[in-house]
Amino acid sequence: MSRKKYAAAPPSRNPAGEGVVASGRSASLVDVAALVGVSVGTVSRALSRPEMISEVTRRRVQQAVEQVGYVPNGSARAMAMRRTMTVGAIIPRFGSISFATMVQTLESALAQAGYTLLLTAPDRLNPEPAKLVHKVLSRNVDALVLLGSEHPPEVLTVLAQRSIPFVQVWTLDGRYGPCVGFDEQLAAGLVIDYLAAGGHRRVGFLGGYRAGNQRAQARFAGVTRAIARHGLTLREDAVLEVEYGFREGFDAMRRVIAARTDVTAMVCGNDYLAAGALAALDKAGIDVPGQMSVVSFNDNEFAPFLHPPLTTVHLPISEMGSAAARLLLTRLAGDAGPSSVNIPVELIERESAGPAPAERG
Amino acid sequence: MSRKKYAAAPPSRNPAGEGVVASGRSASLVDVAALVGVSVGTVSRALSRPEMISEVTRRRVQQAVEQVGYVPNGSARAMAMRRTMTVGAIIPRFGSISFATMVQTLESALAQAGYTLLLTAPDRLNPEPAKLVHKVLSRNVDALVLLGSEHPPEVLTVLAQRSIPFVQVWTLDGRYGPCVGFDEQLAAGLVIDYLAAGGHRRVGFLGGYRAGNQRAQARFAGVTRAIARHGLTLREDAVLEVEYGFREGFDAMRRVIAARTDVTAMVCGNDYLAAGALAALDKAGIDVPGQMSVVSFNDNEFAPFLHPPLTTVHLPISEMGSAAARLLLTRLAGDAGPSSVNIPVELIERESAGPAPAERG
DNA sequence: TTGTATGCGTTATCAG
DNA sequence: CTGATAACGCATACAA
Repeated sequence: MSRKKYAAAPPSRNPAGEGVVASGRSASLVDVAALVGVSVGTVSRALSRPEMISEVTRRRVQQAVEQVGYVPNGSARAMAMRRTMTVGAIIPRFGSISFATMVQTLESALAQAGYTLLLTAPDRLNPEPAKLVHKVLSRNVDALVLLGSEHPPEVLTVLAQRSIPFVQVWTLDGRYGPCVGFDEQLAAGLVIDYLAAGGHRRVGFLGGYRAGNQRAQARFAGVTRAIARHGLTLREDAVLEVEYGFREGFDAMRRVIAARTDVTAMVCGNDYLAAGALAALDKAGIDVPGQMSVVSFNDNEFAPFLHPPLTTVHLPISEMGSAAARLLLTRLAGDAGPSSVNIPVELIERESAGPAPAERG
Repeated sequence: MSRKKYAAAPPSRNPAGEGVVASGRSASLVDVAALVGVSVGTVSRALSRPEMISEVTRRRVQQAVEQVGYVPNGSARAMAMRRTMTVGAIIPRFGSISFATMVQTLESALAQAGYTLLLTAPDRLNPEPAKLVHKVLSRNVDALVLLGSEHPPEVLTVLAQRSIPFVQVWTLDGRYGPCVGFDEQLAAGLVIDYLAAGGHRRVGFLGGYRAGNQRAQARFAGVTRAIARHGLTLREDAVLEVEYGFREGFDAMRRVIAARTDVTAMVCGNDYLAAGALAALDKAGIDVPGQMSVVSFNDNEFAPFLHPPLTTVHLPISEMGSAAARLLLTRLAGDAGPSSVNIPVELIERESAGPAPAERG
């Protein structure tokens, strides 16, 4: 009976067994089974639970698999198993280049555990958060990584409802679930402490747009707070808000120079901005740090290679990525694990900053 | 009959209709149908072909959908429709940071057409190409993007066999299928032409490891060829092969300096290396371009902001990304389109290069 | 306009 | 160890 059934199939089913070329469809378990002369169940097991299958059958299956070029169908498998081994990542502003480092470490850490990363960025034109989550969920991801902290609570609650494991990255706001990030307040404190110790009294700040960007907000807030603590002054005519980027930093610094403010130090929101700022100062013939100190938050790895090398708070992004992956994997394994991971930051002093001019010589 | 059938389901099926929380499973079409009192087919159509459904039914379905928090199951949909709206990307050395720009533009261009990008990097420990393709194919991607040109023919033939649309990016080798890339030979020519015109006679080259990296190979080959054409000399003691990266460029340039070669210009394989090299020259007190010119291939966007601003061949990576996306989309639409896209490159002269020292006033 | 029924390719359960 | 078969959730051709 069964034998006959399989024997009857071929006409539309790649009868020659000559790989996928012969038929329009690509080979499935049925084809392999037919070729070997066993049932689909046996083939399935031979592939995913070899120990349950006799040596000979297993070998014949193996051979048939290669002969027809069988590749398992993930969708079918997902339906049957109710899991996809896929982790979705929602990445606002992928452009914020440092995210790339994150994604990279995430991808490799997850891959080691057999998971694949599914990237999604909000539609720039139509960034409806609810839509986005639905879109991702409809791909049947087993878990989710939320990059950045501006995901609306609405999104988080949906995830909680469906009890989908998730982790927020680049934030320490653990109200809605596990998170991993830096203490931006502390980082800002380190920067300002350093400037204050150097005798700086009046500083400027060149940061990213704060609207809708909690990271930028946190950095700015941390800086203003630390400045208040030390009794320094944040000069309003040297506070700028721009896109993160080399060119933007360059242009912004030019404006600051043109405004002839009396600050002795500029704090930059990230190293792209700082690189641009340094270039602008260089071009204007302003000595760094002789006339102006520059310090920055370091999202990337090129601070040592700028001119002069940039003093930064180092934020180890790849460590954040692997921490996130670990957190996610323990949760996928059903364990609880920590709900919040604070990646330590560190001030690294380089030649772009020094004592305030008034104090010199 | 039918009514009764649906009515019978609830006990195990989220009877309260209180969203996904009530039952263990998440809501499916069946749940929505039961709630509205129509068949699953109707619900399916109401969602994906609204014009086929009466105004009232549609509205009631819509409401039920929200009530139970229904999210379509992509795997099931994929099985039924035989497509996933997913494009796979195979990305060797994701670390080669400039790839990130590519991925970004790809993602957004594909997203606009409703496609999602599935990232895959070869397993560093076990980079078996065949395995990798199988892994990606088993996710049922509709198409594939191959980043870099070191994908073995074996991989390409598998794709051809299964007639899966694909495009190779960052290569002009169109032997196996459509591709989009830069003419690295030409780019190298531009650089050397420029140096030759400036009177340079002896140059060095600081590039990426060539083994298994055709991009690095092409750049080196192009440089040596152009050098021969102009009758210049490539000083062997100033030819280095390292990882692409800031630090690597820095260290390598230090070695060149220590070796006291007599080159008047260094050609760098990419701008990360060049940035490191510039920093090393700066630290060593060697004037650029007074004593040494530096030129580079520009994979990124920071060349203008280094010190001094770096003269480069500009390789517009994001254009390459969008070109790749366009190529893929036309193919997914069934059209033929071009099989090879050559993204134009351009030399951009900046202050890191000038006439050879011997020629100066 | 709506209902019904089948198929998509696997896995898992339950018999042999 | 192996075979048969029922899910899995959705789209769609065919009926009504």
